[in-house]
Amino acid sequence: MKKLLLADGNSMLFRGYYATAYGMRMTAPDGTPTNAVFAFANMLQKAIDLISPDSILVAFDAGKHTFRHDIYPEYKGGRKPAPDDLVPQFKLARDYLDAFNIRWAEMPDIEADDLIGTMSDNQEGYESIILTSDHDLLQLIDEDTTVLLMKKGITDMDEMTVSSLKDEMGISPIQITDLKGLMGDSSDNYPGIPGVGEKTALKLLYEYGSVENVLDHAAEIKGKLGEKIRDNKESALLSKRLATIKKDVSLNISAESCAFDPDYISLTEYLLSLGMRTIASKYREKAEAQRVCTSEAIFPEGIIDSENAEPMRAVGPFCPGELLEGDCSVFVSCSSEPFEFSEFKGVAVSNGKLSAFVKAEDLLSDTELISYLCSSAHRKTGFDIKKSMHILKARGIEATFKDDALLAAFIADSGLSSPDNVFRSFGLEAPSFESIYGTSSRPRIADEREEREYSCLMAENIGKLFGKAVDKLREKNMLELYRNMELPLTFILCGMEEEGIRCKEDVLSEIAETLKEQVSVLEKGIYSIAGHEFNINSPKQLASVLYDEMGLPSGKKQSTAADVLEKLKYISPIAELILSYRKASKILGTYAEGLKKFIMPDGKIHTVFNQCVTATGRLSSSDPNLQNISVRDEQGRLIRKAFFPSEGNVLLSSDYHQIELRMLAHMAGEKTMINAFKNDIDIHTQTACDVFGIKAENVTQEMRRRAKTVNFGIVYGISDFGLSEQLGISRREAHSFIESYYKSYPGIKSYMDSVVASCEEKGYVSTLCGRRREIPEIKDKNRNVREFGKRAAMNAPIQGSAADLIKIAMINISGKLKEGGYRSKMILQVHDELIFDVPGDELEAVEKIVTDEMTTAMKLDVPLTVECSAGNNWFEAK
DNA sequence: GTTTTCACG
DNA sequence: ACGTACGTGAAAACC
Repeated sequence: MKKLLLADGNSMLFRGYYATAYGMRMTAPDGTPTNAVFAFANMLQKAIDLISPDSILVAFDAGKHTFRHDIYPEYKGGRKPAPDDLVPQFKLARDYLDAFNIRWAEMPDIEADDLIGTMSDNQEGYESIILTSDHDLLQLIDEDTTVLLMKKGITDMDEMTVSSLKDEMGISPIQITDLKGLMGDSSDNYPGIPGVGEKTALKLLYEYGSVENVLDHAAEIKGKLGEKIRDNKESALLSKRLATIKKDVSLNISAESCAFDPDYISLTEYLLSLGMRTIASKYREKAEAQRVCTSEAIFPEGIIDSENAEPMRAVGPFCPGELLEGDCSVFVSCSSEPFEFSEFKGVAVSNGKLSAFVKAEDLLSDTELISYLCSSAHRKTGFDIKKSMHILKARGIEATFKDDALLAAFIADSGLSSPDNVFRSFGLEAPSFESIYGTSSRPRIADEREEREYSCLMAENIGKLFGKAVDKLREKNMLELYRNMELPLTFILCGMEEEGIRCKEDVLSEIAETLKEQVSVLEKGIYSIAGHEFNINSPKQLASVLYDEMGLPSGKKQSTAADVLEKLKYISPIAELILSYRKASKILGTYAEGLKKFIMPDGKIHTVFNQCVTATGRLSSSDPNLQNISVRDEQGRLIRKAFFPSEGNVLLSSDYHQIELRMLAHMAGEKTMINAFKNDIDIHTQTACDVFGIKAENVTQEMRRRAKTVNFGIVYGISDFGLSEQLGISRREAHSFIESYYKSYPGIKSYMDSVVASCEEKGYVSTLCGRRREIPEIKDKNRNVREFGKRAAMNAPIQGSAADLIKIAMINISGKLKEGGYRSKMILQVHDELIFDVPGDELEAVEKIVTDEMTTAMKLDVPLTVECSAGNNWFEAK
């Protein structure tokens, strides 16, 4: 069971104040007294050390008129006001908690006791520990609730349970209210029964059990005591009511949302600002450790119902200065079309209480906002920060961000289809950019107010989204993945995109000319066989020509896909022509011509590496996609000659060898396969030996090819049908291949079975770094969908862990290059391959760094090998 | 906007 | 009886 610490803020401050007021005079540099906060901090830390809570909520009293005043106007009457030098410390204590990132709560006209009572009673899966000096709260004790009762001093506390209460006072928790009903409470100013103090009250309770029973038997109680009781029945019942803590305040705080996630950095800074050097130094080590990887910038919580609290939205062209003093979420407003800088509308900033929007045309005049955006002293949470940094950079603003709400949300749930739906799937209403500004083809004029409201709302949403995403990440144990892998990687990718890769247009044009000729020759050939002209690019027209007009055999579906044509080429030469035509026109359209559009004025192509697309954890590349530049096709491969290094540099390419198979061998713990890798044996030949039961020297090329296909198939979550299609063999044969594969590698079989079983149970699979892929399909009622789910479950951990691996390598390489002051730049990633732009004199050193970091990025049971190659263009570097 | 095809890992 | 390898993005056709 998790532990929820509920601290009674007011009681702690009063106790802290009186325990230290006479002994020490402590003040902050500005003269504000701090003794109570000092004591408060010590008490809280002591409690934290004592019980190691999972969640913490500190409750404060707020407002003067509680429901108890309604039933008893004199409630807490005649109380002396809080001492002058305590009053300012109520605020300091809240600031202290904010700095610590501990949640606190107060509600108008509700006492802290009732907040605590409600919290302690309604948290499934949590036991509550209440920190207070107020004996009243002992009534909340039960099997799931204990009270840490502060004794004399500030760090002396007793853990009270049902049995220790019985031992010390001889009563049960619920009798605390009866006790108070009988004896009253002088500090809260209600009487109970006059003349009855603790001793008498306990004696009565010991005999009668409750106030009601005492009153029922009042007649039999003799003497002056009996008389007093009989005269003050009403008072006793009222006092009991006043002492009874409510457990049903309408309070919408979950224990999860109070998860204890200390921010030692800001805590230390805050303590120093109060001049509490000694306590601050106690946290120094923890703060240093956190400085490397911390990243939360959640809104200050603690205002009850902060979700529905409407922040103020500033008007006027510039950002108010008070917003630029702390942490903010930042919305860089821009159309979703990539690199349409002209669609940049402005920047909105919000801290959850106040928001502001500065239009693009005013931005450069708002120097305070600009220096805020560029300062690394403040935590700024953005949404798609890589894009935001590009947009601002294009305007000369080198903005810094500490967090990315989109990235956090996506990592928390990679099932999120597109960035547009992210807010909605986290329960936030967010209008689309297009609904305000229209599309580029149908623009819409947004008035200033509309623009401001929208942008501020988005900034506010970004803050909320990030908070929710972090909660989810924490719950799934994925905070580290986000902080230490994905977030650092964003900045690296940002640099890679900005750097870009040089591309020569004339090389592309040359290739295009050759291809155009080929295409037109092939067209003519196809038309002459078909007997007429038609659009070969139209699968519909093509199918009609092939199957209806020419009568070629087809399956039920008249497919014109390559694998089908591959079979038809033995029947009609048109199939081969079509395949050649398709190949040539693909290279022409997508690469030779298509890439030209992306060459920018600097002579480079700047691809976008998307971190929030794939279900497995891989990157994807777009605008243009540089991860699918032809390489298998000899002619297509020439496209790579257009990609050049910088002046005087070479392109260095470094790729992992059979990374997914190695990952599979490691994750499955398959001994035979691991040994093959350890001994550097050709894995496909080895597989052929194992599957066909022969010696290595007897393995033919064809057998090796088949074994290789099976190995790939295994990684994809093999099916006999798929394998038979791929190898052009019968399903029977394919089936027996798979059988003997599993027999040879029982570790693989049992691993795959266990992955599927665990996915069926949990609904998701995980990579080595804890990245998750939810696979709801695995429980689908449709068998095909379910089978797909199983294959995805088998593939995702392998593909995803390989993605984890190269991401780690990228981070480490980037660090080494920076550290060593190298001019070399990492510029591309192609799943198992990294491309660098390297000055000739750095080649040797960088090749070593890259190889070392790639091979040691993870410690696996199989060795990792990489192959490096350098050249004057991408074609040569391969 | 969706479908088909094909480029990559 | 059915329809199947895993993960992407771009171009073109088609509706």
